Amino acid sequence: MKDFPAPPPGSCPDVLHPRCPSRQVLQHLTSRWGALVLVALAGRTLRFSDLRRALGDVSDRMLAQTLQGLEADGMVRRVAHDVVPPHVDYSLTEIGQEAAVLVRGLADWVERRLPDILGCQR
Amino acid sequence: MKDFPAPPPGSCPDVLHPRCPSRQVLQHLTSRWGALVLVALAGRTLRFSDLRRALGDVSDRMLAQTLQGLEADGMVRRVAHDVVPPHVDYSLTEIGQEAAVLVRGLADWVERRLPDILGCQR
DNA sequence: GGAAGTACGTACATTTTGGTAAGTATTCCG
DNA sequence: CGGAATACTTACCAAAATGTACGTACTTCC
Repeated sequence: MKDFPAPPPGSCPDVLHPRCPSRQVLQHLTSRWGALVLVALAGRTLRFSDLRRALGDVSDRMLAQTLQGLEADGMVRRVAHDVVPPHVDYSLTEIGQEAAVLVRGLADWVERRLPDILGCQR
Repeated sequence: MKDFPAPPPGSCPDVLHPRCPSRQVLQHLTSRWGALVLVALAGRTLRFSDLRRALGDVSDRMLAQTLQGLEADGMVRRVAHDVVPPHVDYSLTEIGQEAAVLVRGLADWVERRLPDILGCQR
């Protein structure tokens, strides 16, 4: 890997710059499960197992990992009720909702345009 | 992996359904290099090597693979001039431009909100 | 009583993604 | 003349993503 100069402090965020933190954040939001979690969580609160069922084919392990990543980025809020059996609620933060709107927008567009896209595919 | 029933023909596209083709298309658009290619190519035509430089740290191999994927999805147009040394131009199709607008929107939002996001990160 | 559900963590296996190096035919530049 | 640039491809290897299986400490339902 070529070594890129770190962006000078105070420079504008730019996803096209290899070392810009915005690139990593974008990757979290657009990661395989990250994007789907945002879509699934848009406008509602779900507990862990509901979320797993909503996504359909995600494994426990990946869902937990993805949620922790999004929580670390401040996109997802985790509320654990201290009971047995466990009960944990996941919802979007303020920022997470903003992101979710855009991701949903992309997902909606894909769904809407799917016939045309499939028609163009080679 | 659990086996999911294929979506009944005629059902609405739904990215949350594991077997829906829209999910794969979304993944192509949001893949690590796919999203960045759309951003880089938005509103302009670039040749292979310019694109590589625009992304900064992508390898020849991945860039070629990503471009072929996006071309197969009908997002990218490839125009090869038959000369030596090779000269190939890449640009977005009609559909690709629509996608790029949304991906750019997400990227722009991340760049704009980056300070807040970094401030929230744990 | 026995089975299933809950929200994970951990160890291990597999799959996917990504990088590196080399090769190509030719032109341009110093 | 020697070296760099061009747009890939292929073979090979490393790293990252993802899945599977198991364990947990209880509760609820049949």
